[in-house]
Amino acid sequence: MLNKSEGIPLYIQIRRTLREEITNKTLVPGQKLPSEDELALRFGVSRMTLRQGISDLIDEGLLYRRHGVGTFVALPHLDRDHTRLTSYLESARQEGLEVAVQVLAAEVLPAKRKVALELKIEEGELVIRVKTLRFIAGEPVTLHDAYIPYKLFPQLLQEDLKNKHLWDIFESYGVRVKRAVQRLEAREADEEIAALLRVDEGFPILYKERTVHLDNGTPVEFTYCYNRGDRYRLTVVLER
Amino acid sequence: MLNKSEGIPLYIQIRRTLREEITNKTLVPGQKLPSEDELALRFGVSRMTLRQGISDLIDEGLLYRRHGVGTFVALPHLDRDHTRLTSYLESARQEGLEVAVQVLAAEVLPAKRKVALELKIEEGELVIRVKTLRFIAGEPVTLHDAYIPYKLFPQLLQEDLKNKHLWDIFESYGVRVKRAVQRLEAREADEEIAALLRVDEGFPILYKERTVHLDNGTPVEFTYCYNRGDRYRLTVVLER
DNA sequence: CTAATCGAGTTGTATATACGTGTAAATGTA
DNA sequence: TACATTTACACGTATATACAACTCGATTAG
Repeated sequence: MLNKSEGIPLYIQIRRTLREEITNKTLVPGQKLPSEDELALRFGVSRMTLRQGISDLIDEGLLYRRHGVGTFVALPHLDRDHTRLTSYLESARQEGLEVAVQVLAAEVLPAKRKVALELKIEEGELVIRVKTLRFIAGEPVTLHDAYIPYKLFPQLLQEDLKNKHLWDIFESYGVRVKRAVQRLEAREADEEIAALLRVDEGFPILYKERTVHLDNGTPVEFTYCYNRGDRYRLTVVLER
Repeated sequence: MLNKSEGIPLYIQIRRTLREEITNKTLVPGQKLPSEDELALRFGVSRMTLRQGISDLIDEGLLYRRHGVGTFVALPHLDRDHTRLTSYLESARQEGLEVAVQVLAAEVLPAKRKVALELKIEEGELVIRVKTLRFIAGEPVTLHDAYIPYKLFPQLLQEDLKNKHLWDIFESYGVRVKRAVQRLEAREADEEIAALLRVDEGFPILYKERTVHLDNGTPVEFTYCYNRGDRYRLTVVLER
């Protein structure tokens, strides 16, 4: 089974083997693995080496150990993707609430300084701006003001911005968002935001700036988000 | 230095020692640690045990290794993953800001419904409450109101709550926080919060509820956090 | 019948040892 | 000098072993 000569560390081969058995359901969720001693014997390695291979899968969330009991295949639980971030809007849709998007602006214009800085382009270079107001159950909850480098998606404004999420559109062009940095603050609603979200000026707003990057690190979207403090709650799960 | 008898695993003591030396600048960013052999000798443990302690800090992003060269203290802003669990004060301290903590309350009391629910204990069961006001550069920035099940840490109130972070205290009892769920909202400051944070009533507050879990999923801390909207910014990095 | 104890099995921690592999500086050579 | 080689040292991988701590079912004492 394992290839001692090929230069690939044994614990990596073990990791790969076990991961395959999990993904192809040879090992099913909840199932108890053979004991470490037995697995070590089977793979023909020491127990320490076996544990090293297993530890990686535990870090990945594919397995979990119970002291004195055994090692098990993890349930396909949501904890798998640690850095998951769910917005009130997403969950609202999943809970069947009526979600609507109103496009306030869809235009091409020169980038201002801050936008250019975040998108790592030159000031004045063309960007696409997509400004949307998002409703839940008929009430405005969130204002998005998104900027995308024009050169990346010159056809973007032809898309159905009302019904499709920007990231899905990006994917239809073959690029995949990989990383998002979000900065969160509490602010007061200014006159424009207050009017759009139908609250009074000074109303608490969960303000968010978001920069989205591709695999290669290229910034692809920078967005200002203004969320009604009482209708929008952000949940973040952090893992150590 | 290390305490072999006290029941706390050696690699955890090593981890804690090194982490402290990093946070209190005994070890500075970029600095090369002594070799594993030397550190093992110094701690009086085997190299494998030492490596186990170091590996955790590497996973946390506090250290990095260079094969054939050495182990180094990570540079603080070189893309430290903010999806990792690090306390806000820790980061502020690492950026050289003056940080202070004022303990407003430290008491044992019966859990209210919401707290009990979050900590998965019975309503009325004893909890420890630690209410602290945190200052950065002399200004109050954050109010924490933390609740910990009394049965988990009956000696907690004997600890130095002013200077030690709760999570470090937890670790000194041999348990390690693993996961935190944070819920964020924007709110207005009420009278008490406004007075403590020295702002006007109605001032925007980044309100955060946080539940912290151990490896095994046991809730260990539930905290209400009130952060000055203009002085506290939360950065979240998401990876796909 | 109940509760305490025991024991087998499993993971957790720790040691001592050996050799592989990568890095960088010292050394040797043309 | 310029380049290749050697060498020391560091981390990387792997083994064999031992005992601790935990879980749970079986056994035993009351």
